[in-house]
Amino acid sequence: MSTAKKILIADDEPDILEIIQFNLQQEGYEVITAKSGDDAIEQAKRHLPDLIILDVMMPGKNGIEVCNILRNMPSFKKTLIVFLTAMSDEGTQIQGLETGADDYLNKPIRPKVLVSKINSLFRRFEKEDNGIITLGEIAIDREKYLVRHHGKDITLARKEFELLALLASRPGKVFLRNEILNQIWGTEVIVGDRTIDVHIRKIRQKLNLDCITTVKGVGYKFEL
Amino acid sequence: MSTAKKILIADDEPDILEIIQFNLQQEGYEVITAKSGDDAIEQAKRHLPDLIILDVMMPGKNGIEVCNILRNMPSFKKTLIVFLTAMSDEGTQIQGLETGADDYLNKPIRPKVLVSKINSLFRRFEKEDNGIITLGEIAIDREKYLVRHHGKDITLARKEFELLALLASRPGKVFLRNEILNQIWGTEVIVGDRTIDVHIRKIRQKLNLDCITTVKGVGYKFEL
DNA sequence: TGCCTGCTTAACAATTTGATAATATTATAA
DNA sequence: TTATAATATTATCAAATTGTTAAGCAGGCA
Repeated sequence: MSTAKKILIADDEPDILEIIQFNLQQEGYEVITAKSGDDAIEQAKRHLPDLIILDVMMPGKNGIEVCNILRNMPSFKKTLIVFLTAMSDEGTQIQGLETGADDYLNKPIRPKVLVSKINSLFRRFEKEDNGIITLGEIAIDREKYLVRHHGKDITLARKEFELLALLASRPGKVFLRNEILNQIWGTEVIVGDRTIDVHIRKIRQKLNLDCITTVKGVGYKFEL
Repeated sequence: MSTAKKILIADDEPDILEIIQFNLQQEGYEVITAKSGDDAIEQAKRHLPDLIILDVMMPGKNGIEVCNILRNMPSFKKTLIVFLTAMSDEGTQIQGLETGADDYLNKPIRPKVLVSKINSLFRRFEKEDNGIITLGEIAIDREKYLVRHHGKDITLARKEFELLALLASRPGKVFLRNEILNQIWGTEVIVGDRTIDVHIRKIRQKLNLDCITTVKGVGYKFEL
């Protein structure tokens, strides 16, 4: 059961489509493409992507029009929308943001920039909503220090909570044991090998749910 | 609804100013803009806005300085102040909370998030209209320094009252011990480790009600 | 001054947490 | 299949954190 984020790209230039698609797939995203504005709306409705990249200049409906249409549908109120624009036109930027776009990408596209911008948008998005991460029946509220599962509040100890929050911050991503140690214990502190396991166990026990998967020889990942 | 709420926005980037202005005006707010820290202070004095959005990074006086200056003027003791920060620097967040900001907005700005955050800030403070916070059977009157529980008036000492009022201002939110120290004692004063505990105990005792929860290793939160 | 009140602190008790050791279990490659 | 490495489980203990109580101290006030 993969939790990879879905990204829809709409552009009429096949080359650009391919470049973006390739780079995002490398990052582990699931990519859907569309060749026109109407196609984009079609695909969006079908796949309900997490993020949509819209070229502003497209035959038929342009990106801004597509954005307007989508934003008026309840399913896409919270979807991240990013515009692709030529460097030149400044005016469009503002117009686009007014329409409810979340960010811009300028042509020509630099793959590294593209990828890091997309990644950071997702990161921000996850933190938002008042710091609540919601995944299926589980909600992790950083501010209230609370994990809710099926409407029931579950109290985790500090380390347990931090560990769960870390894993849940990127569902599907495998966290290496070292990575976990650095993030939660810091580089100074050194703890034994079995420490992580024990915390993982406690989380599993308290949540009473198999949402943390062991990847033997590598680490752990969170997924529903 | 008598008159529209006034919001002052200070940022040196015209684009951002315009985006925010547009979105807030759409929501029916009256918007004033300022292009620098000094300008912000100027406009604030003239228009006495209900809420001020300050970019942290500005030429001349930065947002934190402006906040400090305003907070020291009686007219702006109760004004809502929100910082705009680049998502990178976490350190500034903490510094900002110490200065007396009411919330944060992260760049890049997502208009929907901006608007809903502003709305919810106003909602939160309308609840404490007349300076009274009401939560279930508990009413906290900021002006009279009075707490009423089940119709009975309870007298809390100043520090106890401030502590309760702080926690109750955001039910459910966990306040870190440091956060509490900064909000109630300020950054200058340093008090011992057990001071907070003792006050918490007295509140619990006087209210005779389990509404303050300890989150070990983290802080305290208020909930019914 | 002497009393009261509120705030802080010290000292100790109570509690919770997190790390580890010891052991069992599982997955994987030979 | 078996040997082996990696992880799961469990119990235990030290350390960290908080709760409680009482005492000290400063300021306000009659």
